[in-house]
Amino acid sequence: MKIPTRLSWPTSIEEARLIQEQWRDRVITSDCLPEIHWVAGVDLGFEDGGKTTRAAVAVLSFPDLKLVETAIAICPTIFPYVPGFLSFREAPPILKALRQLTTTPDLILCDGQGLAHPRRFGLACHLGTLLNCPTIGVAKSRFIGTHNEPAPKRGSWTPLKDGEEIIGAVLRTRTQVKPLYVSIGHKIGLETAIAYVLDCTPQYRLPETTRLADRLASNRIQS
DNA sequence: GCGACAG
DNA sequence: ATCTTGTCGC
Repeated sequence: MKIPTRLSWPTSIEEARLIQEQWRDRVITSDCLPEIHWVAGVDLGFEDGGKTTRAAVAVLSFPDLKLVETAIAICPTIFPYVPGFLSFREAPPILKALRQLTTTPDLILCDGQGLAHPRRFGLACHLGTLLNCPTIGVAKSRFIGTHNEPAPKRGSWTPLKDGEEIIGAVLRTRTQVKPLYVSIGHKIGLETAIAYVLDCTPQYRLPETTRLADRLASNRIQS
């Protein structure tokens, strides 16, 4: 996987917005995936009251979901959390962690939105286009859009819409449990994305990839 | 003007 | 995201 090194990173929200508007057209919203053997989950944790960012990646085999490799990167936090601009805070540490991998993931599940974003360029889209790798946005809560409640059974989903446009899916990954917000990141269609999220979520509300990365990012190694 | 707002 | 214990419900 080619991971960009010399990216010009914005220092203001205004610059960041221009980059989103300039890059949004590069997002590929249909299936353009290889055979999937390795699936990665990425997540962040913060230390020192937010001054330090800890990025973690977990690579699992697919479809058996066995842990294959992990990587962690620690860096000073460079960008504040501003709704709509999450990727400018999270992408640099994630790229640094990905650089340490020996394995090349075929698909990355991101902790946040993809197309379900005000300018259709959430974290998953940004990472996917930077890496030229298929990505899916898997968020634990709604950011934008409206939807009906999906049926209580695992696998049920309803469209997440912004006006008449379908920007994602509200997916029940566990029966009777609060659903997840799934959206296209890059090089994958929504229905395919939903199928992979379900395949990666055999037991808990969150995908195994996310759970593993989350644990590493927050420095909790056991359980 | 007011409320909402991924992590 | 993070600060934090026990507790209610399936």
